[in-house]
Amino acid sequence: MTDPHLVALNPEQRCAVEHGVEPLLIIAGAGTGKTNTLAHRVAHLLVQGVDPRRIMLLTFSRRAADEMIRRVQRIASQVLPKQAGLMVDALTWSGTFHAIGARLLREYSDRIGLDGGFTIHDREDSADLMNLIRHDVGLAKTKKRFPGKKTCLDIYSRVVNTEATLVEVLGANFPWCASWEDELKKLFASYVEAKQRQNVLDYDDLLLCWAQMMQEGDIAQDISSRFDHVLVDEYQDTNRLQASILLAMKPDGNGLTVVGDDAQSIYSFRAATVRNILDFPKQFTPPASIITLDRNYRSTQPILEAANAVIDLAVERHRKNLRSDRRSAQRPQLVAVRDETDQASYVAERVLEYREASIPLKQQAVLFRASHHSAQLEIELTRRNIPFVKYGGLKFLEAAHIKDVLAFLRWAENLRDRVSGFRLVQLLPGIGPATAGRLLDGLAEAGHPFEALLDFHPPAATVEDWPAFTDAFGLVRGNTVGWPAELELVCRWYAPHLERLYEDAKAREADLLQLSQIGSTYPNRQRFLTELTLDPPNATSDKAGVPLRDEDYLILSTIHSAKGQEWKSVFVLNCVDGCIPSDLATGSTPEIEEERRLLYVAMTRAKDHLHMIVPQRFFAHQQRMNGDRHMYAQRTRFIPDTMLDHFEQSSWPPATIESSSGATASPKTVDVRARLKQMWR
DNA sequence: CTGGCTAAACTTTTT
DNA sequence: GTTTAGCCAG
Repeated sequence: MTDPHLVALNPEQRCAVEHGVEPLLIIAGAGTGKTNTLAHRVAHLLVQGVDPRRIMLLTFSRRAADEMIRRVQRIASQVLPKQAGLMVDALTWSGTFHAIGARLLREYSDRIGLDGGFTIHDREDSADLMNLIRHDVGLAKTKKRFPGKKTCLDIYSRVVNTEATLVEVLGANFPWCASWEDELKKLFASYVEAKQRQNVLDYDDLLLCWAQMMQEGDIAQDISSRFDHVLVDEYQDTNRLQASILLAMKPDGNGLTVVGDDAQSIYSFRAATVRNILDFPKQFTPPASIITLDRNYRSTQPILEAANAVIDLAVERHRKNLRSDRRSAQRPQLVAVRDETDQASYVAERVLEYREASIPLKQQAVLFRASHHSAQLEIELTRRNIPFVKYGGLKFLEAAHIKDVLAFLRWAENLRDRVSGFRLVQLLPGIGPATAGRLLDGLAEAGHPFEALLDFHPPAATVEDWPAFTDAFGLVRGNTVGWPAELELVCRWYAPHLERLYEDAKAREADLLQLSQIGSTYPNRQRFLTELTLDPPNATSDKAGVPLRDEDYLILSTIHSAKGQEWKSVFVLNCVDGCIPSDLATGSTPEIEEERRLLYVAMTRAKDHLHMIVPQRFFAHQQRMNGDRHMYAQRTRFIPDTMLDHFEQSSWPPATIESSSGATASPKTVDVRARLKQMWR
């Protein structure tokens, strides 16, 4: 007899779901039901009686974790309608490596010499700390300019996440910094020391401390025996350090399941490596079983053929030919437009057409390589009153005024956190880096830092604002007013400073209101601060406002943020050399190969309709040469001429001059000629 | 010592 | 186009 939750699966998927406890690698191509298969496997484990509290589910993002949980619930309730809800609620060990790491570290803090009240620095905080250290160590005013704070942090982070040496990382990824090896080493040593002194962890520490903790026999034993199953999604985008953690969690591989697709590896800039997925099986004896899913249920055959053609030109990859049963006569569109303005209006028009044809906006997405590529489109959409939500790119949390308020809360939570304190006190007029430094030094030496803060004698220019600050700070630090009331208190204290510091205080005030709303959904300050840094909310367009949940809106997303998602119609912007591949990533073959996979990921998001747009002309923002105000662009090198029969070519707006040559001629030539003629009309 | 100014470097993707 | 180091007046 067949369990009802298994009938919908194909033989390979079913094999993956019913696989026993031995280590398992599932190679799942785009749209082959990867998430569904993993969700079925989890549900199947629950049905078989595995304790949900003993399952660890590692996903790439919080969003992916939520989606997975929802599906597990739906599947499990087919078999166990009564218990499913409770069981799924008990699946608490699901989330990103970083979030799970943070939780484990808080729980085991006293056994590993960590203060459990640590605060977590996001990428920018870490860079700020790196900068402070850079000045302390005297590297800020060298003869030849020392690498910037972000570069330093990137180097540090890469060393940690790749488990390589500094020399290796410098040679392979930062050759222009190689001469600074000794200085960097010194800098990083001080950076680590500072973090420990201040009781802060950065993203990398969440993994690094977890990995270190797993080196200790009895603690490792303790932790790994708490979990019968560890399942990892998007394994192609994990790094060496994460692989080490996994191996330490399940040394013999029993209970370990990883899922991924080497053709969709797009996070090597974060030190992810396909080697993880390629080397996974032979880590174990006997080697892990491999199950390959290649039946695509998402895209039509023509879309899939075009995407396959793109990835077929990859230098190295696992052959896996995706097939689909979804016939269609429509090939993907390759649309030539004049410039980014026309690109924007093309997308807007088509989106509305599709909506007329009853494809809701939510079923449509516009994807792009870099966040700013959508700027023109955002203006056009706003002009036409088409609601949209943008994923990826600049985050809400990176806005200065939001960081100011968070610095207040973070410093109240952890007075040793120097980055927060440094930022916060400089908001007061009359306090600059020097006074802030003195104040923080005093606090660091004092036995009771908070008293030392109250005793501090501010400079004359600050006297007027000082009491309001210490009063508010005392209330928050002492948990007097409670959460989330204290968040409002902070905003009230901050309001006059906001007014003074920023021209556009009005607009920023609205953001603070939104922050308050977000804050009120968390039970306390620590959870708020931790989860906000580990799972930052995506900024929505400030102009369109936050769409309500039941409203219809178009999705704008970077390709990176589109991972794992699918839409009925997909538009890919700027399919042009310089954008995909980004001209910042054309240095080495591996970089270019990753850009190719990026385009592949973008194309395979589409179910029914795929439009790839090629603007012919870009306005050059920073050309050294005078004269030319714009540059002509080439179609992306990942779609060479030989591949063109996979696409339906067109140009837009339709040429006004009769186009006898039609689609066969290069649209670029037609366009240039037409424009030359038009100059004299 | 702060805060406003200029000149010059860097410019992507994200937990 | 944005961030950052360095300069100078108050």
